[in-house]
Amino acid sequence: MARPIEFDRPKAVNRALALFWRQGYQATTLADLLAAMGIGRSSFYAAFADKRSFFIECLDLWAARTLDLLQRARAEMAPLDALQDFFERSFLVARNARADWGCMLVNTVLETAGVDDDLAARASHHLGEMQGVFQACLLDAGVEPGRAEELAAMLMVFNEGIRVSSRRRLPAAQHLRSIATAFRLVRGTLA
Amino acid sequence: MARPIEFDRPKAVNRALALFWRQGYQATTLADLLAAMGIGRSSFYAAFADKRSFFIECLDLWAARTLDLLQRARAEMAPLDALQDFFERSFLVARNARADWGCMLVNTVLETAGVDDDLAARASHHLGEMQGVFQACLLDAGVEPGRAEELAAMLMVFNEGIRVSSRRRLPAAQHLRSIATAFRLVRGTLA
DNA sequence: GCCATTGTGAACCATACGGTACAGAATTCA
DNA sequence: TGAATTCTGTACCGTATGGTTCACAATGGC
Repeated sequence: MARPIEFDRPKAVNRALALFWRQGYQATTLADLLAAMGIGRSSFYAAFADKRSFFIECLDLWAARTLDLLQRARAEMAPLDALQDFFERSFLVARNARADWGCMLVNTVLETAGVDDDLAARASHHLGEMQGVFQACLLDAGVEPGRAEELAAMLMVFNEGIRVSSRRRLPAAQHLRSIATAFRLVRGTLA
Repeated sequence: MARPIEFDRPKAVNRALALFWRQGYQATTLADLLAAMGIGRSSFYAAFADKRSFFIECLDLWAARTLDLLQRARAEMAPLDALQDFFERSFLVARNARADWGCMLVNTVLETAGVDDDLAARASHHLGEMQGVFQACLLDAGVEPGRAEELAAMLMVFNEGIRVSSRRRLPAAQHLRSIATAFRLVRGTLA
């Protein structure tokens, strides 16, 4: 009694997410989204509330995936290696255009702070969760709690910087060297 | 034979710059600018080419001022202290709303990368100049050239991170602690 | 006092945006 | 086959944007 052909929701969301990630919220027009998702306006508004809520859905999805990536690394290797691997991963994947897209959370904080503070706060909250995992990794590595919190905060700042840096289209080797430098310093103080 | 009353150009530019700094390029509408500058549309287009060129003028001005601030600190105190002071300054100035605005160069890179690559490249270029001064400070401090370049790059990443972090409305003490942590590590390797 | 010159306010324009309405197409069930 | 139902393409709407035009007002020279 219905029309069973629906568009592939997850795939469409993924394509839209990529656009939001690369171009940001404001610069991504609804027409851009529809073209990328391969659907019409009415299908979009039948499936989602509006552009802003849809962006939030993409943002949360991005955060969940990134957090999962980090947790998986944490489960698979030594704590500090997992952290460094997390930093390096975007640049090591060679044919990955996403290396130029930075971090959707960082992008969102900077784009919406002072304009749409609720969005900025939401992205900031996700960054806080990531920082929590950083801290957990350091605890795993045997760092004492107070120092772990301090280093985690510092590493989050460094992470934010890496994600900015990655949008500057500088040679990947430069980023990798900065990551190596930073982790050499961190490991040095823990030895 | 003319009408000598003109608006105060530098003051108007300053007010516009503050808007661009806080809200970014896209989110700052021409009406916003005119209201802040206290002038009408025709006066604006008589004095400036268009919104985008005007933004570039503000961006370059911001970069020049920031570079000047950094150079002044470099001339007034020990090289590493000057660097740390540069990082801390935005947060130490208490009643300074601008602490929440981050760095206009970083903001611009993230807002325009993938959308207006010329703007992003221009902002990135200014960041490169700042990194050059970082490097000069390290050389002043007696760090050997290769290591100075490496540390300067790392500090620029950290600087970018601080500017992101500062837009998250976290307590200032948290930022200051991260800065202190980072510089403790850097000074540690130089000792 | 009158005219030329120049800066300014306000109306105007084309475009593009997010969002809605509606008619029509495609499918299922009888 | 045909009616009922549900999804989708398209036209449409109000609004807001960046940018232009133009008439008016304020000055200085005569």
